[in-house]
Amino acid sequence: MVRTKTALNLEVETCDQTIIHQDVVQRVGKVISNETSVDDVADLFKVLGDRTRIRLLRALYESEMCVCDLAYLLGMTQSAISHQLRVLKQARLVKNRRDGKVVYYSLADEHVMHIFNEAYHHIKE
Amino acid sequence: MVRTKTALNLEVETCDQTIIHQDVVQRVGKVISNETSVDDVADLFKVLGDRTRIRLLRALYESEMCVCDLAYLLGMTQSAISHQLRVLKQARLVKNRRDGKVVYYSLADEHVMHIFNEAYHHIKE
DNA sequence: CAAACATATGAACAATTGTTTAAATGGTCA
DNA sequence: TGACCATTTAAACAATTGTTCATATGTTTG
Repeated sequence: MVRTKTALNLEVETCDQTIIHQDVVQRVGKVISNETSVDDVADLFKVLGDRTRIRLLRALYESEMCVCDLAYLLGMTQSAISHQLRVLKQARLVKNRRDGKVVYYSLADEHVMHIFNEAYHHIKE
Repeated sequence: MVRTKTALNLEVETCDQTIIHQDVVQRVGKVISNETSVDDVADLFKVLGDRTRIRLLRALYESEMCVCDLAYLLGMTQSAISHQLRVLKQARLVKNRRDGKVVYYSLADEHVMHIFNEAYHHIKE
């Protein structure tokens, strides 16, 4: 069931979806259609959208630390921390270096905290 | 089982967690202990960490639109879009106004896209 | 080499989340 | 008022996710 009027701003029905503002939708559709970044941005925020990972980043902003330090600081299992650090590293939010048995983690770059600060400003409105 | 040495940077074991750098952990612990913002930041990113919601924000950055426009634009159900707009509104990322039967959504403020841009920069590194 | 230790990994489980379907608001207009 | 329409809402389901437990790496040191 396809009902179409070509005039500006008139209703159109296609694929069970109603369009009220055809011109706007068409224009915006063209602009955002071939943007690959959308998924990447969502994935990055997905990584940042976890209490444990935010606490890890916040802690590492203060100082480089090893896994067991972080585990104690957050009151969590070494395993849990290690799992989350892995996620943060895959998102290139943290980096690590090895010194003997101990692995030290730190923030990957300043970008991380820029994002953090923007979020903070939004919250404090 | 608690093994403690008070000297600097020596091992301590408490609550099944090993601390290698006691001084650092203690200092950082004090700094971040009473920060309430951590959960709020994580919650905000949690909202941003979804492909559909990011696409909605990206679209609304171009123009104010109604629910059915957005549904068509994203090729999704009106119900699904409405659900996600609700989440975005609760996070104060979008606002809406009613004009008769039609509800128009738009970005709440410029903060939203600042966060977005920072994320984008991190990705493009 | 073997024991000790810091960290990483895999499987499993509970909890959370996004979409669908169906039905309910809330508004307009004949 | 009553039919119609845009939107919202509730319940249900599948899919994803964070933590735990157990085990495996990899490094140091006796």
